[in-house]
Amino acid sequence: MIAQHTMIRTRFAPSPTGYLHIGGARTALFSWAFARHHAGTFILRIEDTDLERSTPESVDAILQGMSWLNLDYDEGPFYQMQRMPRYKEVLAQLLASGLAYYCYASKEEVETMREQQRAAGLKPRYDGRWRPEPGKTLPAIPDNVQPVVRFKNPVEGSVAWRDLVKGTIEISNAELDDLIIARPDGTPTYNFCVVVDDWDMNITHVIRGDDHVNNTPRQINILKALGATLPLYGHVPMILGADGERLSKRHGAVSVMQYLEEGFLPEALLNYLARLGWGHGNEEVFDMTQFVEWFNLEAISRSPAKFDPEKLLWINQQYLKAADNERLATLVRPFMEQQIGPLASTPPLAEVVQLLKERVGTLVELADAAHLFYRYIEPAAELLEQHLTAETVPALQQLTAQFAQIEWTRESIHDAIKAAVADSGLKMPKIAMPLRVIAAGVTQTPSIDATLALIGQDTVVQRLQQQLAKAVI
RNA sequence: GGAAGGUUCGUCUAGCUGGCCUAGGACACCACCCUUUCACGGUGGGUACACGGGUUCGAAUCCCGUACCUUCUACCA
Repeated sequence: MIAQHTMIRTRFAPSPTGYLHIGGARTALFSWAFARHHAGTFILRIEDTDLERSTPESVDAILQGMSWLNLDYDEGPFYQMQRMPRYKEVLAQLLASGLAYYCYASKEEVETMREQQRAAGLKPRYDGRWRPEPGKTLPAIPDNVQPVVRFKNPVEGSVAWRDLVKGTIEISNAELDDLIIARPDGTPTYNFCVVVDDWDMNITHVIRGDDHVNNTPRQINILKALGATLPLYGHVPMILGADGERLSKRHGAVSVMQYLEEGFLPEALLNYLARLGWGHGNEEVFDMTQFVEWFNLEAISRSPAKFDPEKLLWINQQYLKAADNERLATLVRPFMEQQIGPLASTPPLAEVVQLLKERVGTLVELADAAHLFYRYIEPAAELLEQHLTAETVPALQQLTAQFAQIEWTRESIHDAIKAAVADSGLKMPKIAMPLRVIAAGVTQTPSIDATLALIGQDTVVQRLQQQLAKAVI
């Protein structure tokens, strides 16, 4: 139990080396939900100390992703590059107190050392050649070598913590070596920045991917050396692709924003992500308010989950069906206009959406299905040939005459078609299919009366007259 | 190679303080129903406790071993 008087503070700390991906988004979601559940504070921190790979574009992409998903943060974004003076201050402190030391071994030297260890079947680790010990003589400091700074990790014992997701984890200090906390140019490395940040920002719960499990004992050791209060840790398993390997570009969409482009609703993605590796009884479809209420770290699965695009699609469909027509119209419009240009004002897009939203899985599909209401799809010759026959054309001609006269509502269209069916003695599909083909250009539409009603009386009658006149029987 | 974690239907999972489990739900799949096409919806169906030992009257649930999976093993984060 967490003492309730302690204000809970969590953070999401991505490195800006690309878009916000699915795995990161889920970690962010869990961290966010935990903070919200406890009425705590959620912090966004950009870990941009890798100058080689960090880009401003990636920062924007991450911010955009968070915003689209509605994962709001209370503090930040903080940028590690802006906290350099603070890191250097702590670094100097560690150096001065003998808890860290300079290492003059070159990159190449360390690499050959590791090679030898590997060849000998040993675990590759820094051998401590520059680590000061009482009574030990250090090598002569070479000229022209800028040293790195290494943390003096404890040699004996082990580090253990009660992981909020995985239970107690214990790692022997023998597994850890003296990690580099500052590069030759003086810039601090990841594990050090994280420690200083989590400490300074009073993070109470570190919720992150379980690829960080092995960093945790190192960070705990540094935190202890600094005399800091330790946060609690919870490591959530990775998301795997269908083939069981870590989710990557090969598996299709991994960028959160790509789901926006593919016509997914943010709440659907969130719902899916929440269910991936976490469950609350048999609940499948729930909103974020509900999720926040239910969320707990203990229920997170300890094993990695595979990403299933099919189920995401299904959830998206559930949200589409339930979504407000006007909102959906606003969301789907750009998809349509990108394809067919500005939309006419009739039929009202919201009404078209109302008719179609239960039949599609994404906004892209919705847009595709809605196109026929705004531009004529010329029926293919084979379709006309197939559906305009000696037995159907007379009935259709009569129906067209009816259509020209009736009040243009779904009900009266329905009645007129029913009458045509009765008069001609034909089966309903014999009438309905040619109507679809002529009026919509396709064989798959919602119920024919509703479809015709939205296409409009003049348009429908005109198309019928035109095609029936051309029909060769 | 070493370390850490994991292993319930094809997938996500419920269950894991042992008996209510001849293992539940959802996606996907198949069949049927509905039907004005395609969908939606409804009903039904098949498929899972990795393997081997133990503890116990009784194990998916506890213990041990084996196999397999994932992650980490950077002057990346």
